[in-house]
Amino acid sequence: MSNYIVKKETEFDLEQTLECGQCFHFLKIADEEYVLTAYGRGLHIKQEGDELIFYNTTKKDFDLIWRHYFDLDRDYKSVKKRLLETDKELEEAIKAKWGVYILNQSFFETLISFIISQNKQIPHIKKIVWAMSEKYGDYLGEYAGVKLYAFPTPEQLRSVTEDDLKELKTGFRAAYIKDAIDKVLNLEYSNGLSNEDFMSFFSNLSNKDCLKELMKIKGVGLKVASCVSLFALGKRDSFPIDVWIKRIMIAKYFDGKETKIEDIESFAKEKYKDLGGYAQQYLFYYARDLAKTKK
DNA sequence: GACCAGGTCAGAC
DNA sequence: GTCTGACATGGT
Repeated sequence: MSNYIVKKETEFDLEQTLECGQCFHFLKIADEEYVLTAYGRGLHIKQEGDELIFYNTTKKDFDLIWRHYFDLDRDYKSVKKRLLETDKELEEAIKAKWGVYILNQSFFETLISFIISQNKQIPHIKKIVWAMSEKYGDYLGEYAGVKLYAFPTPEQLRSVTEDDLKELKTGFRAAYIKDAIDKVLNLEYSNGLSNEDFMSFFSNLSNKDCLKELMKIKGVGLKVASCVSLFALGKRDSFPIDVWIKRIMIAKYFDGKETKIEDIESFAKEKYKDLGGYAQQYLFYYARDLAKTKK
């Protein structure tokens, strides 16, 4: 199979998009070169100059999976322009993290990944997601010499126990993950367990109703639900607030004074409206980098 | 060896 | 309704 090459979208950066904290199932091979999995497929991809190289990929697979996964059809120039028009404060963050696209990830993987994410650092989340895939997911073959495994489907996790999950070092989250698997397997509104099934249900709901539905799962609070809603369900007005976002929002807009999550949330909703998710991601990535360079 | 991490829950006021 | 401590485990 040959490689499929797309002329790079001028607003897109592979490394920033993958490393910004929205996804966990990838491995860096070299600068701007990665292997990753999504939707039960593996991918070896590299950004080189103004080109994106999809190794051993057909045009059909690109059109079917990756074009959508990387959100390549969206006009990020106008997203950023509109954000800057409403809020000059975002200028530094957007300038630093200009190449971030919000991926369209699959529902189940995103749900479980962000349940795992609570009170954990990103490197450890990645390890657990990787281990869970290796143990329960389909083997996809070698990509750039790396053995890749798909994130398991709900079916593949059907009979997994809490103890099994604890072996993956999920700690107190094991019970939460178990509940998420059970609830997803028994979704009364879904016709099946494919990503399309989940999407067709959630796409008819407002972000608010999505959050309400997701928070029925034990261990899924407002933050995790907001991440699933933003990163998998296409609700780009979702504004997840974690410790980093809370910190930078308080510093930028609340005069450094301790502020409740709900107040930050309504402030963001008012300010960013339908673009909350983008603003959040630029801010999150920027805030973390800032903290790193200070040390 | 503290202290913190893309939080959430249950129990105490 | 709001506040607080507990929760497993690994990074820094």
